[in-house]
Amino acid sequence: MPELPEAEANRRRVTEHCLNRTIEAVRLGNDTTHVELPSASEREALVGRQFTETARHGKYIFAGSKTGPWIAVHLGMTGSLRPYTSGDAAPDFARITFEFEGDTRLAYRCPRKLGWVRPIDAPESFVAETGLGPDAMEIDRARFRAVIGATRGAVKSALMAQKKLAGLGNLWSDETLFRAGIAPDRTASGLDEGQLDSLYDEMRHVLGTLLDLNADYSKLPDDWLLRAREEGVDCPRCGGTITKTTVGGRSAYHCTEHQS
DNA sequence: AAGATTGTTTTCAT
DNA sequence: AATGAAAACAATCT
Repeated sequence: MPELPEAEANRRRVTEHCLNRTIEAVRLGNDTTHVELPSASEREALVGRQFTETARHGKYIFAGSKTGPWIAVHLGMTGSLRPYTSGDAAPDFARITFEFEGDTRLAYRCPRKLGWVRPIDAPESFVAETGLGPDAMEIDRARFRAVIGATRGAVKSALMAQKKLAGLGNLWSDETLFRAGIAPDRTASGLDEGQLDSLYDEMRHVLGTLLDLNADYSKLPDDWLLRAREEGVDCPRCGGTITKTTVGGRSAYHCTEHQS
């Protein structure tokens, strides 16, 4: 699930339940294979401290404080951050769990183990070192035009390149192109200014809608591509047909009628 | 039961 | 040199 809106929904949960509470323990799950986790000393450094703020850049989530250590979380394909209370059953697939004063706990779940948790100095330096592009909801129109318009490859690949633009993945890049009427395999540098502007506007609409819904897919309108993400299905917006192709090594869905 | 799956990183090629 | 495409990674679901 996790692209920008889903990451933001996870961040909001942490903000709501886990801030300004003293961390009493940091526990590792049984299976931590291929998941980077803080070392024992790094976990110990968190005990007795509090998270006082959270942040997010693209798909990356951060929790920390002005003076203390920060943690960065990437959800991979199937990860989630789940606050719960000690009376509840512990979530399955928990790789690391933070226990706060009172009965609040926070589990980092990752069934398919493609995500990670890592201690970092600060969000800003992490973003810089990783080379992430501007957050998709923060980038301004001129910068978006310049970044995407300069890419020689497929426009879908450009939208998903985190070092150009941070936050879009497979689902919402397809949805953005669907609304903008542009085929996913179009060369990005071949788009005119009107098309780049349309992409920018539709990206903001797609992400903004999902942020408003807290990434609850069940509340999305019926005319979204997500509802018709299947080869051969009728296009929910025009009478055309949805087709599945591969762009940049990933499955891409688009309408052959109104996207070109 | 083979094949696809929202993620990134590394490697290879142009 | 840099950019872009392809493969690898894990486990679950259809």
